[in-house]
Formats: sequence, structure tokens, C-alpha cells
Amino acid sequence: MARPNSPEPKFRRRAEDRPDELLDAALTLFVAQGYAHTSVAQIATAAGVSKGAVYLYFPSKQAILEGLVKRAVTPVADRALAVANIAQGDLRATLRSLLGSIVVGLTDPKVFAVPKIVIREAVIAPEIAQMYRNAVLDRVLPFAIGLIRQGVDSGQLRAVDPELTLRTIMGPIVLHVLLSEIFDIRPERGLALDALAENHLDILLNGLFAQDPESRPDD
Amino acid sequence: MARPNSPEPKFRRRAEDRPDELLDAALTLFVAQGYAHTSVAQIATAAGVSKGAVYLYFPSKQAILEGLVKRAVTPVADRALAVANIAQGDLRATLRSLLGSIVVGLTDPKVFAVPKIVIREAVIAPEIAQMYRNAVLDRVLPFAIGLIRQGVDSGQLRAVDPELTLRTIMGPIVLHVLLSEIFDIRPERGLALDALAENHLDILLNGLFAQDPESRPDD
Amino acid sequence: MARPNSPEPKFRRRAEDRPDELLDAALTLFVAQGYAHTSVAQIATAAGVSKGAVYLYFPSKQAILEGLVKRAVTPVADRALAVANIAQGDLRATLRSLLGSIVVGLTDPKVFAVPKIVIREAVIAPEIAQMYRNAVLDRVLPFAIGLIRQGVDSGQLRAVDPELTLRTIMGPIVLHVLLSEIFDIRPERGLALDALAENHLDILLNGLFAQDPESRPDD
Amino acid sequence: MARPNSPEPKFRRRAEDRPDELLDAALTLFVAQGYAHTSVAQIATAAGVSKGAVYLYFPSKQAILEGLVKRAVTPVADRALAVANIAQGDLRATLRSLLGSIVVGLTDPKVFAVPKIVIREAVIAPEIAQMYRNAVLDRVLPFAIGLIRQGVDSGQLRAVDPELTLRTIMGPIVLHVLLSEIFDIRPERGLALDALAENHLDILLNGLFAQDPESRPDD
DNA sequence: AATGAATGAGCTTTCATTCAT
DNA sequence: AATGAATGAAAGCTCATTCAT
Repeated sequence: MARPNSPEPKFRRRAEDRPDELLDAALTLFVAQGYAHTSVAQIATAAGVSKGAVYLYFPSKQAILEGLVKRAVTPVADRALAVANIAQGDLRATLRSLLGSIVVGLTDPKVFAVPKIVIREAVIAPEIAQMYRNAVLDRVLPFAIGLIRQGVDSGQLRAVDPELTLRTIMGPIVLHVLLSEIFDIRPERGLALDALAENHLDILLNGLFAQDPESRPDD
Repeated sequence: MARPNSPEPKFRRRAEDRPDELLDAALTLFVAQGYAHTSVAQIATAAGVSKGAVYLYFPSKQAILEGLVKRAVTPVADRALAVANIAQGDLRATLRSLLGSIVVGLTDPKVFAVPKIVIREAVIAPEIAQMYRNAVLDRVLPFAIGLIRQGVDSGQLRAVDPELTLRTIMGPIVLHVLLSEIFDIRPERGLALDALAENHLDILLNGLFAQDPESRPDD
Repeated sequence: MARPNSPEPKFRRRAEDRPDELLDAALTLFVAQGYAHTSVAQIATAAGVSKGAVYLYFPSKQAILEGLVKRAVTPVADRALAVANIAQGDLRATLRSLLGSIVVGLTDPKVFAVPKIVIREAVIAPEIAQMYRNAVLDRVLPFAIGLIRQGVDSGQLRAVDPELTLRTIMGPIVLHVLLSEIFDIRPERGLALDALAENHLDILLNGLFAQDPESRPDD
Repeated sequence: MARPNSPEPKFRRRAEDRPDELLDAALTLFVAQGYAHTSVAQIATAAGVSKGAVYLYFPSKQAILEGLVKRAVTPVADRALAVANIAQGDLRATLRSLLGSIVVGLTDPKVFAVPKIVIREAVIAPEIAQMYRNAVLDRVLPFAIGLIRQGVDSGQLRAVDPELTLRTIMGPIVLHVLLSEIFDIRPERGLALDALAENHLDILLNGLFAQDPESRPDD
């Protein structure tokens, strides 16, 4: 306090982004080992500070988890809503670019790391799942559902249930990302999320079944 | 109380189904609190035995988790393959009854509890996820994928990728079950899994979009 | 009691030497792993009986240790005193055959196993060391000391302290057996106890030092 | 009590000699009760710290035992080798002062406590016996044996086996210390180690037997 | 602001002993 | 006489959190 003209602290160990460094360290460790198997000491070491210092920035281990989710929540929702701007004109094109955005988002490990942690640790920290729900899902889902509803109302989409249809659209891609890591499933090469999205979109657009014998093209 | 020659022996004996009772207790606790937050003492108490007795049947806490998965694995795979018998004749009907079976299966909390635990604890016990993969997924998925491939080959289905298509078919339902609990999402009343399946099937059969007159043959 | 003319129990699992079988099993295990690291269950298994059966013959684990010592105590003392019969005539011959007997005794692992256990476990079971002392040492040592005293009194031995001299006679051999196993010391080949006894006896008889310059042969 | 700003902090800090304090406490307890019967909690209490604090300095209970041996090993070997300087000139004098040093060393309970523990716990921790062997015995014994060999070569000693003779020299004294405590043998007053050494030296120098005139010179 | 020594509750696991059968 | 399931009291060890410095 009243620091006496500090002598050029330009290159001092930046102290105000300590929390962020701690969160980064915690994120990596939580993803790799789970919350319960990660000790505060490990987080401190990974962030390059002492065990005690962690408690200068976070009152408890659980608070680190909360901080992680809080930090991730706003950009994710923002990113999702940014897609809203695409949502104009042809619905097919919108759907295609929407799925594209999702694929890009899920491919970046940083983006999906926090949701994965939330899903995993929801049992022991329900309030965190709640927080995530409020901050992300409750902001993003209604918008997406509204989009579908408009399509139905305008007659572009068939008379489907908008909320349930959102699950049909999103489910395969999200679950794939979630499970492929857990069960070590690698369809062909890599995650092949784009191939999955391609095939999925095809079915959404054209249905699963061949229309009828004579109209079927020979592709 | 003050009942002279007490009719309750200090401990029950010869419980041949102790392992099962312990697994039941563990399952409930693991679902409710997660593996890490469940102590062996809690499992023992819930099963009505002493802490030490647990180790009469399982050599370690982790072995309980494994026992849980082992016990669940066979019936699940069997149940899934039993659906195989439905898989004859019209593919639309097959698909409908297949989804119906899945909905019934996932609605029973007992059935999906173990997979949920496996998914949650995969990070700290990868070999258990592996076990589940080998015992369930590797038995069931190839069969399902083969079914789709036959549909494609016979011309009933459009020229979709069988493996990726399976994700489109299963994804929405499985993810819904997985996330609805975590995020406490209850669409309208209950899980409404049947409504979801209905809407999903509708999209699979007819596509998402209203047919524009010229492209739609005569479906 | 009053067993109704038992139908030829000739080849029945001999039940009355169960205690001995248990002691045998315990001895082996105690020697190999120490008392603390040997569980009653191990003893039972090694003896081919159930855990509970052990308690039909011994009231506690410690009682097994005591039983072990009790069983070993009498024959050891007897064997030692049997050597007394040799103790006649020339003292040099007596000493030589005495050391020979000791060497033979210590070479047999069975004989020295119990004393080794007693020595090792004396801290946690002082009453057992006491028992050994009373039953063995107090019977054998006075006799040996008396022998030495006679030698001194008769003028065959120099004017040494009989009690302390007994330590000089016995110490090297006993310590060698005790430590060679512990420190994995193998002088040349095997324990070479006989060579040690030979050399030791030589020193006892002739002293360590060459008598004087001129009398020394030219080795 | 009701002393406002208590002058006794909840815990002491920065005790750089904590490890030593813990080793001291452990040594006392191991000597009194044996390794297996001493709990980490006991060691902690005896050292005036909490159970957890022990693990700040030693990774395991066994590591305490090792630390104990490591700490004792260097001074013992050093002390032994310091005797080397005495080893010049007349061998009789050397032997006398050597035994004197040993007696002094063994009389100090601190010095012999660790070897006694090593001997006792060798079965369950053979690597510790090995460590002791390497650090102490392998440094000291060759020197002592060499000394004897020189005596033989120079003709001062008779043609004895140097290695085996070392046992004759050391055995009685070491075994006496080892067993007297175990069997609660107290010859007359105290350990009387000096009397033992005196008598032992006498025999080494002059042999046990009274010289019969004719046989002595060149037997 | 930062440290890291210290705490103490809690965990998994072992095992001598008991007892219903 | 014999079993072995069951107990319960430890034990060794971990770790989130506190606090003197």
C-alpha cells in the first residue's frame, strides 16, 4: 500500500495474473487426473508458486474448480451466441455452418476441457453444474431452440419439436467427443469430427432412408 | 431391550450373496457421491457389514468398482444382442423397436448407472473403461454397424457411413440421459425419453427439412 | 469321551499332533519372516488347517511363540548336558569334542532356529527370553562354568575367570552363526563352521602369539 | 489458562533438526519395543510433533529405520578406523588398546543401539542389513583382518587364519553385549565388559592352558 | 505477497480374535 | 473337532488447510 515509487516493476513476476496461472495449472491437472486425484500441492507446483500462495487467491480447492468454470463460462456462451449472426437466410446453410463452428470449438481441447470437468465432477459439486447451466446452457439453448422454432413456423422445417430436435442435432457430435476419449475410440484417423459432422448433416438434410427405389440416384 | 438371550446374533453368517449386497451398496453410493468420495466404511455400513468384512470379498476398493462393471457388463451386452432378433424384415420397424428397447433400457436407473460411473471414473481407472469397452461396446457396436451396412448395401438406406451413422442414431438419446441428470434438465415432465425418441425417429426417417415439392418424390 | 468303539481310526488325520504341526509351520514362518510379519492365517494355511482351528490348540499368537520355545527348550538342554559325559579325562580332548558338538548342533538349522527367534523377539516378549534363560542357560551354563573351574582348580587351566572364559570359548562360534546369516557373510565356502572352530581351538590351546623369536619355526 | 495472547504458538517452526529429533525418538522406541511394535504416531508424539509431520521428513516408516542406520553408520566406521592409528608398534599393545576401544564403544548405549536394531530387523529389511554391511563391516573388517595378517607375516602371531581369528578376538565381547541385555544377564556388577575384555585378552595372549613344560615350544 | 512447516482428520488396508454353525 | 465369516481396533499414509515467519 502506498508503494514508494516502485522502481520500474515492468519485469516483476506479474502478480495479478497469478489466479489465471493457477487456473491453467489446475485445468491441465484436473483434465489429466480428475479433481479428487489432484492435490493442491500439485497445482501450486505446476503454477510455480508455494502451496500456501494458492490460498491467497482461492479460499479452497473447490473454489479453484469454481473459478475454472466461471472463467470458461462467459467466452463459451459468447462464442456460441456469435454464431447467431450466421443465422440468417437459408436454414440449411445456417445449420451447416453452425455444425462447422461446433466442430471447430470441440476440436480445440481448451474449449471442451471445462465442460468435461463439469460433467465429471457434477456429482460432488452440483452447484458448479448449476452455475454452468445458468451461465451457458440457459443462454445458448433457448436461442438455438428459438432458431429451430422459427424454421418450423416458417415452414422450412417439418413440424418437429424444437427442443427435442436440438438434441438430435447436437447429440451425436457432443457424445462422440465425450466418449471417444473415454473409450479410446478412434473411428478412422484422429477424431474425424468433420467426417462425423458431414455424415450427420447429410442425414439431417436428407433423412436416413432412401426415398424409394426409382428415385434413388446411383452415387 | 433387556431381552435376555438375544435372538439377534452378533453377526449374520454364510451370506452367499454378500458380494452382491456390497456391490449394490457401492453402486448406490458411487452414483450419488462418486467413487472418490465414497469410503469403504460407507459401503460397509450401507451393506450392513463391518469395514473389515468388505475385504473378505474384494481385495481393494478399486476391485469393488471392477466387480460392479463386471457384473453389469454381461447382462447389458446380452440385452443389446437380444435386440438382434428384432432385426429382421423392414428396417424402419427394426429401427423403431431398437430405439424403443434402448429407451426402456436407459429408463431403468440400474442399467445406466454403471456406464455413468465408468464414464466418470475413466480418468483414474482407464483399465475399467477398457474392460467395459471390450465387454460391451466391442460386442454390440459391430453388430449395430453391420445392421446399418446391410441397410445401405440393400439399398434401403441411403449411402451413409455405417459407423458414423450409428452415432447419429444413438447420440441424442444417450447424451440426453447422460446430461439431463447432470444439469438437472427435465424437458417437460420426467425424462420424456419416449418423446425424444419419437421426435428423433421422425427426423431420421423423414429428414429435418420440409421437402421442397420438386425434389421430394412421393414419400 | 467314552468314544463308542471307534471304527479303526488308524489312518485318520492324526489329531493329537496338530499342535506340533502348527509349531512346525510357525517355526518356518517365524524364521523366514519374523514373528510380527507372520499372520495366524499363514500359520494355519501352512499347517493345513483353518484359521479358527489354530485357536483350538493355542489361545493366542503369542502362545504359539511360547509353545515353540517350550518345545525346543528341553531337548536343547538335554543335548547340551549329554555332552557332559564326554567331560572326563583330558581337558584338551574334552574341549575339542565339546566344540565339535556345538558346531554340529549349530549347523543343523532346526536347532538354532528357536534361539534365533528368541533373540530377535526378546524385546516384545521378554518373558519368553526369560523362559529360555531359565530352561536352557541356567541349566547348561553352570555346568560348563563348573567344568572350567575344575580345570583351573586342578591346575590344567591357567588362573582364568571361569564364567568370563566361557564367553571366550563360546562367543566366536555363536556370534558367527548369528551374524553370518544376517549380514550374508560367507567366509570361504559355506558357513565353514568347522574351520572356524579349528582355528579358534588352536588359539585357545596355544595362544595367539608366537611364543618367542627363537622357538618359532620358519613357516 | 485464560491467558490472552498465548505465548505458546500452535506449532513450532523451522526446526532444522527435526529429522534428528525424529530419529532420536525412533531410536529409543525401536530399541525398547522393536520396529514392528512402534507406530509412527508414537514416534511423532515422542518427538513432539504430529503424525503428519513425520512424513515431511521421512517418506515412510521404513525410511526412518534407514535414516537411523545411515546416521549411525559413518561415525561408527570412522571411530573404528580411528583406532587404526593405534595400530603401530607392538601388536600386544595394539590388541590391548583395540579391545579397550571396543569396550568403550559398546558400553555407550547410543553406539550399539543401531547395530542391535539392524540385527533384529534384518529379516524384514534385508537391504538395511546390506547397507550396514557395506558401510561399516566392509570398511572395518578388511582393515582389522589386514592387521592380523601382518602380524602373522611378521612372525609376531602364530600361523592363524586372519579372518577366522578376527572372530575369536571380537566374538566374545560382541556376543556378550548382544545377549546380556536379551537374557538379562548381569555377571556380577553391571556389564563388567572391562573384566571380560581383560580375561579374554589374557587368554588370547597366553592361551587357555597352563603350559606343560615339554610340549610348549614347537608343538 | 509469499512461504512451507505443521496440523489433524480421514482414508484404505491388515489382522488377531470370536463365534455361529 | 473344525470351519471360516465376521468383527473392530489399530496401522501407515495423504492432504486440504492454517499460520508463524
